[in-house]
Amino acid sequence: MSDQDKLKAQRHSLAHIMAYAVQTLWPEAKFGVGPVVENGFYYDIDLGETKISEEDFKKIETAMRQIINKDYPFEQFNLPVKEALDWAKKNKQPYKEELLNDLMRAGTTSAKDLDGAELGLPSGDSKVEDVSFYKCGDFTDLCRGPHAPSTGKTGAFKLMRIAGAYWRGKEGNPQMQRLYGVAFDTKEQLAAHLTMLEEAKKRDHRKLGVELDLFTFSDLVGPGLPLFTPRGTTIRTQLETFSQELQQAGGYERVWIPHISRSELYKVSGHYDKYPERFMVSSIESDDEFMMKPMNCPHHSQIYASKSRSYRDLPIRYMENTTIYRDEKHGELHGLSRVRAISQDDSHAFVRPDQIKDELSSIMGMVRDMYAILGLEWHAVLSLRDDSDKYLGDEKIWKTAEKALREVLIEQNVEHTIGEGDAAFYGPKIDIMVRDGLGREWQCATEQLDFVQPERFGLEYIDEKGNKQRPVMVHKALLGSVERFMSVYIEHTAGRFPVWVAPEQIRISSVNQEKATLDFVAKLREEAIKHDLRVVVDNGNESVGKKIRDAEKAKVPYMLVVGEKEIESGDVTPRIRGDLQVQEPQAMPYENFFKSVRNEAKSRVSRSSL
RNA sequence: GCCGAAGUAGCUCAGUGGUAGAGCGGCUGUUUUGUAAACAGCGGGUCGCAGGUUCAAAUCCUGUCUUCGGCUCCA
Repeated sequence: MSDQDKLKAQRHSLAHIMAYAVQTLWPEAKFGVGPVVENGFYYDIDLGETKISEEDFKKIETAMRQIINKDYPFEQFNLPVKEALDWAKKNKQPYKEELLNDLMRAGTTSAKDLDGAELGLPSGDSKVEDVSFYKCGDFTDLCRGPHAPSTGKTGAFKLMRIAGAYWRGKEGNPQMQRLYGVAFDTKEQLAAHLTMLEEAKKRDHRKLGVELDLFTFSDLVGPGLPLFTPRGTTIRTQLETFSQELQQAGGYERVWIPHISRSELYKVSGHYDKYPERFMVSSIESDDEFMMKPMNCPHHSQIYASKSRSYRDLPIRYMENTTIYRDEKHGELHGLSRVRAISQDDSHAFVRPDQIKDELSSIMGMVRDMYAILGLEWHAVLSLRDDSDKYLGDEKIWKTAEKALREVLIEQNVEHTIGEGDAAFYGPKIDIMVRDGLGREWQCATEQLDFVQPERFGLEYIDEKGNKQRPVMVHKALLGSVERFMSVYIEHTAGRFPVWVAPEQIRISSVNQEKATLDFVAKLREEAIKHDLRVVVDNGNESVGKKIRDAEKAKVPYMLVVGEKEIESGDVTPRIRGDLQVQEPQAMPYENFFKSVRNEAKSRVSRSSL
């Protein structure tokens, strides 16, 4: 058994032990499922009116330790399904009963597979006759296993939190209480994991957003509507400009569209009924119904449609940094990761079918350039169609497009996974997944083909024979959502932005407040601004130690401490932020220093060359 | 939206029925500082909001808004 399998068995066993403990404390508990998850396990429990709170954790953990100390063996046995059902009924476990019924009917308990089963896909021979049980002490549970040999061999654990979860994830179902725990083979590993969580908390973008003065929320403005301060806006602008430059090099042209439209636009595009989270805008003056745009493609399509296009004009590529608005469910909002005003570096290219491959290839090149410079880890997910009939558009074009997407990934040697059946109804796509500070994956960049909107909007071009043809639309975003990207990027860098992104690149701090010092500081500031650098002066009446501490806390890349020494020599000795420092800082003429920082910013390097 | 928790000064938090507090930040003054916190003083809060209970509410109750941890969905 591999270490990984062993750990999984331990975690799964702990889920049973936790359920056992809960059963001891609340004998009326009805159990749902108790699987292994990343770093630990959970169990869904229905206690009716009784609410478990975090104060109960100690009690539950104590009960679990007692079970662990008894070192009960995990004994596996099989029962015919019918007898298992009797067991579930006798023990008043309706959820287990439901699972058993599913097993008998479809051979699986996975809700996802069951949807298929209802459609008549997998069934028949997968039905089971015997089901597996595990018993430890007085606790017996329907379970496929595997388990640790005994309750004493389950490693180190800690209960983490309690949360509501719907039975089988369906909103209409009863809500159960989900008890989460983390577990590792050794105490040391558990401690390391808990330390990692503490570290991750420190770089939480919401916390850093306040500490570094990047963005804020206002109850009056509304939830999910971030307001960016000057510093935060600098970061946004740098990222958006970077994206824009990459796209301009790829032949994209900037356009501009309003943020509302007649609802009719989205009725034609087909999005109207598919977007219950749309924001409506009423108007007294007009009978038309208006809405905030929940996406940009319909607007962009109307720029394309504004005149007749020749096959020679294609590809036509529009790009825009713009904001869309979605009334996301209240409980879903999360810092900058999930907001209601979503800014995107969105673009739409209108191409001939024979240009699909080249366009996709060029986009993948931009993605690679961008994420290499940003220093983020990523991989691609290719979403293709399956055999079902939910897809719209010509099957031949689908095949060509899917082949092109695959080839681009292989030719450019991009690490990727494939999701058969994950394609949108309008076309296949590649999503770029980026990992954040907590190891969570976020979708950032995306390139998607769309065969449906050109159809719905009647987009055309005239081919070389004078016939009307339908272009294909390629949706693309490099950063994806700027807000979400910033949340990932802030956590990735822990607020230590590279010089080209840093809101404040240089801080100049005076040693004293004598006129000569202040004059020299002013001169340096002017010089820095001439070099296109973002500079902040600190002439405050504070000790040098305090000023350094302040600059460090603000995570400023370079700091100049200016006093008599600097005035006399005309040289500066930069104090370099730890992560940028490759060698001891050296005194140099200030012009050289500013030139060097400017070059570092211009070339968008993430490491200092000083 | 649902389940659970929380909301006190710009930030971090103390205060559990009887006159709203601390540290940091801010402002003013003293000091004129050399590589991670000089000293002193002064400001600053309808205790998220609205009702209710009470002689009296930050504290108890109800509603509501926002935030946090999850569920579900998603850029």
